Amino acid sequence: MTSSERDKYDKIMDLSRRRGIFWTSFEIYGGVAGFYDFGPIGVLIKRNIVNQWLKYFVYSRENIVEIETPIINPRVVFKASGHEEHFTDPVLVCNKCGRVYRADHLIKDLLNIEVEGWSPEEITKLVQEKELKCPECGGDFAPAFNALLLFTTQIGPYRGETAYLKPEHAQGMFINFPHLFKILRNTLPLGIAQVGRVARNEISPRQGLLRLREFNIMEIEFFFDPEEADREVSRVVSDVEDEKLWVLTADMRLKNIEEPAEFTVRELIDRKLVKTPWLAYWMGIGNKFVKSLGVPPDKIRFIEKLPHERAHYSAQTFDQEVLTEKFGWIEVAGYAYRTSYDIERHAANSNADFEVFKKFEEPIIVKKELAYPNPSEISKLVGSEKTREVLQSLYSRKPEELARELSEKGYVEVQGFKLPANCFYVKREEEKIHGKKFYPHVVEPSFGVERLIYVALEYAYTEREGKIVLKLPPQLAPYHVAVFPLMAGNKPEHVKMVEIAKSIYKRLVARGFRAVYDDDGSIGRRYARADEIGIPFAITVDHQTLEDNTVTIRDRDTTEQIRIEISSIEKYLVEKLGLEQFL
RNA sequence: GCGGCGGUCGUCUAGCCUGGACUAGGACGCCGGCCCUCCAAGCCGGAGAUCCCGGGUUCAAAUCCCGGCCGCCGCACCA
Repeated sequence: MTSSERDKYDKIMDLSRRRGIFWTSFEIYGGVAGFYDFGPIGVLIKRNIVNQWLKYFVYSRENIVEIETPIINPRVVFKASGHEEHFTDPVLVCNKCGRVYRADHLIKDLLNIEVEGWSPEEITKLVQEKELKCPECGGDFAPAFNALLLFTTQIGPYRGETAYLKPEHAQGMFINFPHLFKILRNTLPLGIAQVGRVARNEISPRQGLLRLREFNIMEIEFFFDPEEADREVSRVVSDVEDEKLWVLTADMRLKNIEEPAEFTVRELIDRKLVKTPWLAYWMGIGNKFVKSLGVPPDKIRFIEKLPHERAHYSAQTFDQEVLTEKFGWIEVAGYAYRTSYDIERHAANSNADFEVFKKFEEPIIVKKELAYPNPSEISKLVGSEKTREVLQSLYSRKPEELARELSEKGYVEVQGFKLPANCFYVKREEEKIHGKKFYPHVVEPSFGVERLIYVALEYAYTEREGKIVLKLPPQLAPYHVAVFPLMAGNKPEHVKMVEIAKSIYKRLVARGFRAVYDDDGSIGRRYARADEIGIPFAITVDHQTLEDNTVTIRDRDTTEQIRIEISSIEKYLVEKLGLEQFL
């Protein structure tokens, strides 16, 4: 098989191993599925992708802050979030044939006993007591266990508290919302970002970097007031309102339409295709961000999840997908409208106050009627021995409610007695209401870093005359520039070239450029090595340099060279690398 | 997890069916040296593989058998 016939995926995996981008972890012990090590070049590319994301999603937005929270979380967090409930299947495995059963389903079918919520130990005990065998082969069952996609650990070295490794960052932001809301002086909207590692104990990880057991997520939980969303979005939407996205909505899917249509962010909002305009806003930012990684716009699409495909917390979800050669369309991000689901859950499970106070422009004046029991009249009507009981029952109800019943029916019914108006003191008053409390809603854009690395590599991968050229966007390249002496021999002019090249290299590094120096092998070989890892520019010190202080700068993508003064190298690079511009 | 296919220097591969001369061969890459005025040049030398791991059959296993691990494909799973 020649190199051009092997598929791009294999070639990228080869390149990645060979040049130190990434490779299977624990290789010397045979490897473990779902884990990858990142090498010297890989960590640089990865960091650049993260930095690019921070630029687009955090640093250039108002009211978005970044935090870091632990990977190890006490169990209560994922109880409150619903993960434990939705992520745990008690499983029975047959020792003889290896078949796997959902324990609760099997026991319900065979013994008609409901064991939902039982611990694995209790299930195991029941299986032993009832001598339950595998219905397929009659074999014995191994002890039951919970098939969790959450990794389990303990806090404390022995007899510790059960804990989980987080499978997403979201809970870290939700938990911290009350605190951060105060730190940021009670302002909505408020976006909380987090970048870092998460872990999911996938049943069967595959497909290289696409399905990992430990990986990095870049996520924002964006808290906002649903009633103010239109107004607040209109203040910032100019950044993205004309951004064109390819979108396939759930409605279109239900009509068996398979091809997405092009919408601007503005159209998604105006045509109410999104349940909150913030969803469209972040999708617009996300579209720009993924394009900046080198993916053409027509290779990016947003697919709305159908109701039954959505997670339990989501009112509307779009997946952002990128077309790859190897795997077809792959999900690189999800945009979920989580409403107030999560913070209401945490509010219910803790004593923290997640509600936000919203002041009205003008206080609202509410006219109220209040009815208070008149004990002496009630006593006359119900008799002295019943008075106490009736009064207690009336005091447990709100005065407003009593007034309402009284005005609607003409009496208040309690313990079989119908109490007329004269049994109550009725009071009319005006109340000024200055505002209200509410749970903010949340929109969550969430990106998988490793998937983006794969996508960026696939779009960057090209070959020229049988050699690999990684055409990464300059901002993702592991190095900005390589510096070479044309010759590195022992002749005096060669020694001089090495000296000048090294000084240029040192100066560039000192000025904050990521640069490499290389004098090993022929000049052509060094260009080829630089091309392979996507270094956009190569500076060569040659004989002419010794005469007039100029060097050549070679462009990775065209191999064309121009000659410039040593003193103007920095200016040239800043301009060509696009380092002065943001978005 | 189930089924199918696969795993030999860093990479690609020869050998496996038909066990023995395999001390596992080659190419590319890598390392050292020489030589070189710009795109993987040339010459000389070198390192690099307990043939994925474990067990079995055999006088003898890279080669045959069993189990495991890892990968690819399909199914299932994917809050």
